[in-house]
Order: sequence, then C-alpha cells, then structure tokens
Amino acid sequence: MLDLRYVVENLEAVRTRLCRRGDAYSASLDQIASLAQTRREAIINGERIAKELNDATAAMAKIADKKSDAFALAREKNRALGDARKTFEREQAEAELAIQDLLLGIPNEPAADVPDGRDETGNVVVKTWGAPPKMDFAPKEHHDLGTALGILDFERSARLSGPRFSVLFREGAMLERALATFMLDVHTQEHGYTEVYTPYLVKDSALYGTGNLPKFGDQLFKIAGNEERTYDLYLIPTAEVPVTNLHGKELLADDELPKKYVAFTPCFRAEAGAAGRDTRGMIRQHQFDKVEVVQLVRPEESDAAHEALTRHAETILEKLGLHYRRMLLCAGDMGASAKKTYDLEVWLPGQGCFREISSCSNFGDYQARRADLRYRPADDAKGKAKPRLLHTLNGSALAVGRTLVAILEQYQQEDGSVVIPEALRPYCRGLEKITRR
RNA sequence: GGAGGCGUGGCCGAGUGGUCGAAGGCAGCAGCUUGCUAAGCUGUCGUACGGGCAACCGUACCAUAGGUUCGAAUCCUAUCGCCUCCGCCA
Repeated sequence: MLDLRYVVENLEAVRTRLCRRGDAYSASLDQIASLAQTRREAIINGERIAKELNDATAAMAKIADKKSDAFALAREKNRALGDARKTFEREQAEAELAIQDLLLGIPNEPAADVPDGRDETGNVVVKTWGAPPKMDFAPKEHHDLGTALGILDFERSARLSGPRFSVLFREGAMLERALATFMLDVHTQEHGYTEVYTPYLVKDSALYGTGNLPKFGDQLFKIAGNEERTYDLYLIPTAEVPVTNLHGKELLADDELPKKYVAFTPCFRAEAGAAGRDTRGMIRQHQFDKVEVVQLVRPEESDAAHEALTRHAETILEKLGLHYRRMLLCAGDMGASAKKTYDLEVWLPGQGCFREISSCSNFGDYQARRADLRYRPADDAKGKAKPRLLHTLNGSALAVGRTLVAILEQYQQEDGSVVIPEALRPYCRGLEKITRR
C-alpha cells in the first residue's frame, strides 16, 4: 500500500509511475484525492467541536451540585455537541474506509531501474550461468523420465486429489526431502538465515499484509466451514505470507535488524486462469514445496539486500550445477506488491526452454505499511528517532518441486537413469544415480 | 467441549465514571556526579492524524469493534488473544 499523504502530495508523479504497469489507476487516484479532501474537512470540523465539548465537559465536572438546574441545562446543551461530533467522526471514518479500499487495490511503484514493458517479453536477461548439459540423444521431459523410473506418479495423485497434484515414490520422495534439507543447511549455515517453522493456515489479515488480498483471492484456497470462527483462514500460497507478517504490529529495535528468515513449507495455489497451462508434470501444481528466504531490513539497505538475497538463491542452483539465467522483470510483468523483481529461470532440456524456479523481490515499504512492520532507528544527533517502516524482501531459494524437475531433466542419461548432483549426495545416503527398478 | 481468570505506553505495573495520555518502576536519551561502583543524582522520554514556516497548538488512542453517558481505561455487548482447572486427544 502506498502512503496516503505521499499519493495526495505527488498525485501526477504517482500516476505517471503506475502507468508503467500498464494501467495508471487514474480513476482510483482521483477518487483518493477527493476523499482525502473530504476527510481533512471532517477532521477539522470534528476536532473543533471535540475541543468545544471537552471544555464544556470539564466545566461540568466543576459544578458541585449535580442536581442543580445549571447542571441540567449544561447537559442538554452538550448533548447536541456530542451528536455533532459523532456525525463528523462518522464522516471521517467513512472517507478513511473508502480511501483504504482504494489504496489496497493500487500496486507498488516500479523502481526507477526497472525496464519498461507490458509482459514477459519486456524482461531483460541479466546474466546466464553454466551451459546446457551435452546430450547426444533426445532429452526427455521430467514426467516421462520420472514415471518410467517409478518415482513419479500422476495417475494415483489424480485419483486421490484430481489434476495438478503428484505422488512421489522412493528416490523421488527422498530427493524432495534431500533438496529441502540441503537448501535449509546452505541458507542457515552459509547465508546467515534463521530457520523458522510457521502455520500453513493464516488469517485473511496476513494475506492483506503481503498484498495477496484483496485483489488476488482467486489464487488462494480458502478453508470452508466452522460457523463459530469470525475470520477467514486460507492455506498459504507461499511462506512469504506467514514469515513477512511474523513481526507485524511490533516495534523492532535497530540492533535486531536485519531479520533474515528461511522457511520450508508447502505452498497451495488455486491456479485459477491457468487452465490448460503446464497440465503435465510437476511444473504447476496446487501443492508444492518451497524454501523461502525473507528479509526485513532498514530502508536504505534494501537495494543491497535484494542483490544479496538473489545471490543466495543463485548459490543453490550453482551448487547443484544447474544451468540458469537471471531475468530482470519489466514493469508490466512484476507482481503488484513488488518494486523490483529478479526471476531465476532454470534450463529444462526436455522442454527446451528456461522456466522460472525462483522469484526474488524488493517490496520497499509497500508490504510493511500494510502489515505494520516498523522499527525504531538508532538515536541520531537530534535525539530519539521516530519509528519507521521497514523494507521487506523475499525470494524462493528455491522452489523444491521445480528443482527436482530441473535435476531430472539436466542430469538425465541416455538410458533414462538420472545422476544425482554431487552436492546432494550426502543428503541421499551417498546415492549417485537413480535407475529403473 | 465445560468452568473460571486476564488483556494498560518499548517492557513491567498502578488505576472501577469527571484535568488520566494515564502513578511508579525498568530500559532509552541528556546533563551532573565519580569513594555506595555492572553505582548515585537531576531532567527528559508514546503513537497517529490535523493545523502552523516554525516554536508549538489541537484531536484521537488503555486488545479490537460497537453501545450507554453531558463525560468512559473505568459501565454494557460482541469479537480476538492469553492463562488456570476439568474432559478429550496426536
């Protein structure tokens, strides 16, 4: 969410910058400006009357005889003031509610160094690491490989849960678990992240905090039932949601920053609107595992933290020897909450293309304002510093299922077996290769 | 699931209808001390919004949302959360 005062005072500049996303949100911005004026007038009027009433009330407290005519008269007079105040307060509250609704629907401003572009064709290749593995045969796609090896099963998962799920057997299941442990170890031991285990169900308020609600509810699984509950629960679409909101409504001390968390969780996505896309295999599922890194940092540190965090994700790919490239997303292809995003795309020889395996974003204070993430800066020369909003960042490091896919496809052999990357072998009881049984 | 209790400032903790934004303590900050030494003394010290060039002024905020009242941290209702006991359970 953008700051109201900032929007009102920089209306045209905001309009121009949002335009880069493909929609200037002009109508919303104009409504916000107008409502802000209404709100300001209601505040001024309401406060004037509140002052009057407070003075009158204080005077009443001094009347010794509460049964006197003077007291009764004052009471009558003040009743009207109280009603008037309530009217203005209501007007203010209504304006604020409407403003809030509009602001929640407005995306973040793209950073200045984000390229123009309306969709993924506007994204820019920043770098490419490694090379496609040499294969003197036609590479297979992961689902054919995995099914033949008996480690992937999409028939039974369909029977159990419908489309967009999978069952993993033996080395498949082991690899999933090994990858998660491997990634967690690297991030906690080498990159300084604190491992955290969170709930997989969250209140809607947490989803407002990260920006998944109110606009993208169709991507979420909402938990049905339970009449007695007064709030909605959702399955998390990513660990970003519980982890980013972890310190919501707290006031963090300067010396506990930056907060760096890594969490391994399942992710649940409705994939509405993705009908027909990636229907085969493990690329796009309703449930998948992901190791997510999240940072809460001082505002002036977020750009550097974004570069570092992206490197942390890349490290995993490099340790696994997986050929990939880094993309800088253009303004039109970024998520609504982000101000700058790098996607890491891993090479899939079976599909003959790069596929997203990680998305690393800097959100500036956009999520922090929604989720109420603040810290008190260290005292400056002028004395005690005011609380400030933090900046939030996160990235997949990595999507475990897609990493498994990439390993199957990049490490496949002509006979259909799959070599296990060396870095992963200690997590696989030393196993070097997956072969057909 | 049943019974009871509790939610106050960064933290702890007073306060049960009328100058209470809220005593006291801790932490922090500034200064003074330097023979009580992981010390002592003094002062200062919330957040948001609105107005003002500014000093500053005003309003709101005692879990959250409503309500009663001339007036609510204090009374009422609902909700959320935590604690204790019983039951159940992995």
